[in-house]
Amino acid sequence: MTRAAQREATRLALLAEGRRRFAVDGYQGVVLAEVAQAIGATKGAAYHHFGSKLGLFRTVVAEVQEELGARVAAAADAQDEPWEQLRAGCRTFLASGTDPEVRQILLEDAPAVLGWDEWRAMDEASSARHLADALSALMQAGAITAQPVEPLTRLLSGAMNESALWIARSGDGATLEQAVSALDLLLQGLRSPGGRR
Amino acid sequence: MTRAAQREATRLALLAEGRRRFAVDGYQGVVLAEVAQAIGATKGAAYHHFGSKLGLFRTVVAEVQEELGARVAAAADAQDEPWEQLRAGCRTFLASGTDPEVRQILLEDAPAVLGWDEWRAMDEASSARHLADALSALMQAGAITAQPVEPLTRLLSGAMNESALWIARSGDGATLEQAVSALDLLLQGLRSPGGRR
DNA sequence: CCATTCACATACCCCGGGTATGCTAACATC
DNA sequence: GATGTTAGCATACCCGGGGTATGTGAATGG
Repeated sequence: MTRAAQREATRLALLAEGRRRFAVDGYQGVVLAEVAQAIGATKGAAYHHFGSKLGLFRTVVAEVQEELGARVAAAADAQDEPWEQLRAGCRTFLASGTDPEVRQILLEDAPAVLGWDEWRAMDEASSARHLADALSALMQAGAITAQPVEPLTRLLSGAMNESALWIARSGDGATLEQAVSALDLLLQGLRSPGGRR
Repeated sequence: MTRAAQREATRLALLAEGRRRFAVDGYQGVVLAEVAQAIGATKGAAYHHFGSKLGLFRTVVAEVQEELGARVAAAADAQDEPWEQLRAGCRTFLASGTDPEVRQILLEDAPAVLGWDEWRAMDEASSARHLADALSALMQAGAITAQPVEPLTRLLSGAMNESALWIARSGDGATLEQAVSALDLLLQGLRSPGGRR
């Protein structure tokens, strides 16, 4: 195997194993040497590729974050109406809290480990961006009351992050429906008085 | 000084110093030996009183949590109408994110350090409880649509936690008003069609 | 075919949470 | 008021694990 290919293989293996362990054991519970050993390498490889434990975690977070954003966007795009796109995206996000990777890595550890600022920047680059876009589109269309997008985005983003954790915890399927319908009510408050729909 | 008094004095000094440092340096940044040294004691005292670093943090969290809950409840009680009580409580909570102790200890570290389950239990015992009570009262009065209280509570609790961090970060005073008015809109969605007000 | 570099492995440092044990002054008991 | 006892720490130590400095051998390139 060529050297560049070997490098990439090791990198991907570390990433995959790290992702698995971060999801199961949480950031603090993961020990770098074991991650490396599990793929037949040592700490040296990990530090060579990612610089630090936090560096590996950061990369894992970006990966999971991006995948989640794509899933949410796909669910939204499957709908025609902007309002239904927003609802579908929210539902998908709420449901994905049951995914251990999303739950542990994104919702539990990421904000505290990366710090709120960096976490928010990464979140904005993926899922929160779709939310802000959807809200902007609805305002543009006159469907919801015109207002600053950012505070509203943060309110809804926080609401869904927390709810996703709540849903995931009580593995019940009914909780998802309850959260969705409660969120629906809240969203009704945004509807502009003269708006269509 | 009597022994019991000395014990309590040391305990309170550790608590106060720990609280100060947790707020400034974050949980990971605090080293227990330094906390003890700052009050003229050693690690031994800290472990004698709190059992572990996490034990001290847990106690600090409970303290800050309780104070915040009291502040929110006081702001709510200053209002007459149930709806205004809810709004006043929410506003006070959002504004208190600028308090470094609330921000760093409660909003950033507590969920990740204590784990979501324990954090939620503590949150429910203080601030989230007031929120749930206010919502229940409004439903009872027919002011908002009857529905399960818990999912709604978690949505709003999460929304406000996240927004409080957002407000605290961009120290701007205008952001608080933006968040409050956005939250107001969302709450409008809860109003029962036939309800008073 | 030789020099270089790159992708790691190995060995080591050291901070900091946790623990086991020692010490002393306060309390109880007679 | 002497004496055992305990409670409230201090001291000394352990050790896991993140980080680093250095070694090494195999692929690259000239």
